[in-house]
Amino acid sequence: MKEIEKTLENKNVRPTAMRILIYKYMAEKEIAVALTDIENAFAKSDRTTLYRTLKTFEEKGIVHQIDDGTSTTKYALCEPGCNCEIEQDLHLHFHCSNCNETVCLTEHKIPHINLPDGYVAEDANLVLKGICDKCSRQ
Amino acid sequence: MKEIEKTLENKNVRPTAMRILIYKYMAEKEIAVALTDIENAFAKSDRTTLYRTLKTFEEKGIVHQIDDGTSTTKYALCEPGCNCEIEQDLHLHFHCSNCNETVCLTEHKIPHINLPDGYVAEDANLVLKGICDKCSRQ
DNA sequence: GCAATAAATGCACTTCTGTTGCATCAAAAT
DNA sequence: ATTTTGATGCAACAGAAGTGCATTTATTGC
Repeated sequence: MKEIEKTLENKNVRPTAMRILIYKYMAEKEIAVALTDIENAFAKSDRTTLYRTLKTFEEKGIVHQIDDGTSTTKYALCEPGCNCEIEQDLHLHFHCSNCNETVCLTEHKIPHINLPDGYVAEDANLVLKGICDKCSRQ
Repeated sequence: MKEIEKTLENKNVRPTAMRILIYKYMAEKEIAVALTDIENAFAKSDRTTLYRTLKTFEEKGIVHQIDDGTSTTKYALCEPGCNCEIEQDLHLHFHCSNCNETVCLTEHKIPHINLPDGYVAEDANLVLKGICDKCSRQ
């Protein structure tokens, strides 16, 4: 628990009880989580607080947002080396259409794409959809 | 106009007045459009009709949905050779953060990605964000 | 042409996610 | 201890997506 506190403090985020809980929850889950997931996990939680907590976490580079094509924004903890506050860490994401879970494939970077003249890419989002690890083995 | 009628009939969609108008609108615009765009373009239009029209168009392979990361679904006419009803036509999309427009880069296919063991990809979505053609020239 | 049937449209309403304003509470600084 | 700042909770709103049902329009069989 003390570790989480330190992590938050290092990122200039005050380690309040709720924030520690949220961080812990996300660290335990290995998949990307939606705001609603966290809301359901904690009986005594307010959507606004969670929303703003995640926003702060994102601004301070603790989590990154994932748009996996389901109409709900997901969040995942950044890896130790990730510096997506400065420049996008362009790894890809995988969304399983069976279990509906989204995971970061941090090892898989988005390949470079040659664009037509005049187009300047600043950011990229690549989501693969299909059957994940867990589901395909069953 | 007769051409549009034929196109719709070929795809097994009854060419009603509204449907022809929507098709025409999408053909003239070269960018992907949101339901709201169409709604604003026609004073006398009902969102539900547009919604269901686009749904039918999509099912019949006339348009394809685009998730460009803005929280609104966009639609674009399929190219003549596109058969995304059967298998995804995996071209990429570009979203301009300046003019806020989304275009299909139909010539640019999504490169093959090697996934970890157990993962089976069935579909992919790649959106590049940045400054488009038009905006970068100004 | 006319009745029967099927498809398309329009209205009202609901749900879900994301978001903001404001009051309150807790913590940090002076 | 008081002031100031930041965090939290409630209420309410906005936008997009989606559903149910009644009505209109088109198509089919007779």
